[in-house]
Amino acid sequence: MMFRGVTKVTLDAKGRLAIPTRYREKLISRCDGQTVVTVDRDYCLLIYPYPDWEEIERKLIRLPSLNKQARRLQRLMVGYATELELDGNGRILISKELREFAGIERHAILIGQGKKFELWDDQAWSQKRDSWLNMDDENDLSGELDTISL
Amino acid sequence: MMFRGVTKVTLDAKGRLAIPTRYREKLISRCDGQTVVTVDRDYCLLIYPYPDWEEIERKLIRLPSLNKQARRLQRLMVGYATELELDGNGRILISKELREFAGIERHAILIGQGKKFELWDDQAWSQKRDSWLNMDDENDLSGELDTISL
DNA sequence: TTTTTATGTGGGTAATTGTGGATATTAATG
DNA sequence: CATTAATATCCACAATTACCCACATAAAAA
Repeated sequence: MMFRGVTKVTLDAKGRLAIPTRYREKLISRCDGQTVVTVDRDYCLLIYPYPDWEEIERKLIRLPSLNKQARRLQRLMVGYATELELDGNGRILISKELREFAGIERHAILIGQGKKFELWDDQAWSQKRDSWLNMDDENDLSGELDTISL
Repeated sequence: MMFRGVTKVTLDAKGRLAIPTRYREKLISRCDGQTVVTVDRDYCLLIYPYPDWEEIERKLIRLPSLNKQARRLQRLMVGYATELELDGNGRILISKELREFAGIERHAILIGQGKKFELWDDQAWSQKRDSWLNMDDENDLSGELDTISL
């Protein structure tokens, strides 16, 4: 079971996000609509089905707490992690703190990424996306990447 | 089984693309008309039979998620990947998000590329094509490329 | 040519989904 | 404890989409 696809979404005045219906059944069967939303280093939000989040959290906690980078990751991801449940209309209410972190006001982009979703402010997304596309990758093609034929 | 050939196609007002009939049987026998459409770095769309896409996706997901370049590829390709099924008239409905990405409005070019198709805005295509033809490649022929005899 | 078949193209309509607001319930504060 | 604010739950309308059908055009056959 994989989440895929890009959807333009709008948050309403209360900060509610309607999950596109094609994902709802999956979310309900997987975790009864229980999700965890947290932040990403790239200033977007991550939306996990609860069980998948638990696994991530376990991995994060297990990291050596003396390592500064690990510490930072823990603080961000565990710190911001918020349990959210789908309401009767298939929406989740994204808190102000999370919205502010990702700079999301009204128009946002929801992106399926396998086990999780990413939620971006729409402007931030198209900017990032174009900067990635225009990047010259030829130099840092490394390891497994250059063996993939698309 | 290989897809080949260039076809001028038109999307209707709703964004539906009629797959040329010579490909339909292949698509139906291979994947019961189930396809996945995603984006390419050159601002065109890629259309895969579902099973062929799954293989690509598996490779993508397995890439290390701390690698920035891998992350970028995942975001773009898995992110935009959209499952689409042929309708009763042999058409697929290309979402607004995908059409906008590739700048496709009405006139497009469908190109068979082995296991997949590419779909270009017709203007973008002829421009790209001509720029490739006029490119002077002699300097950066590298790696396996200079051993191929066409 | 005329007829028949196949394919491409465009809508109409019913059902679904997105969006906003109204009401009820809980929590917070003086 | 009363009053206000914040949150959750529910309902209704608006917009969109999926599905189906009809026509037009082109190709093939008679």
